[in-house]
Amino acid sequence: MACWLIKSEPDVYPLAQLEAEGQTAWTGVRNPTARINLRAMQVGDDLLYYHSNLGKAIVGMATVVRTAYPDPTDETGQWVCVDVAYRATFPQPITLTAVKADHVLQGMELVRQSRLSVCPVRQPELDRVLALSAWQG
DNA sequence: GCCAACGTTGGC
DNA sequence: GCCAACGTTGGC
Repeated sequence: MACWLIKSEPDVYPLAQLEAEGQTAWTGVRNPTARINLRAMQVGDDLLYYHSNLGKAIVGMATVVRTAYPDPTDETGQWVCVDVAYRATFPQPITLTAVKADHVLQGMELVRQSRLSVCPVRQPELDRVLALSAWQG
């Protein structure tokens, strides 16, 4: 099973809102590389939920519940979205500072390509995030 | 507010 | 098809 990291600005769509709604269509991705990643997602894949800008931390987890389909917010027909469901909020969010300071996490795509809003996460990175998150899931 | 990274656009 | 100019994202 694969793992991905998805970004959201906390003042636009925070994890708490996904928790309240249960699941949502992950629309609005308009980057070719991110689209490749969306298309590669399988139902049940893990998603790390990252708050950009105001948050700058990995704050929880979600999961893929529907694979890529045409993004209803896109009129050109060239972009896709997936459906994601809430899974958890970490007791201990992992800040970007902590990510960069950690010898395992500093190699994450999140750091390497900071503008990419949907990026892959390697298994050791997921393991490390979960260890640091204090989440007993 | 600034700047680096990177994607897109348009002239040639 | 190249590349300069410009726009956007996101960290600082």
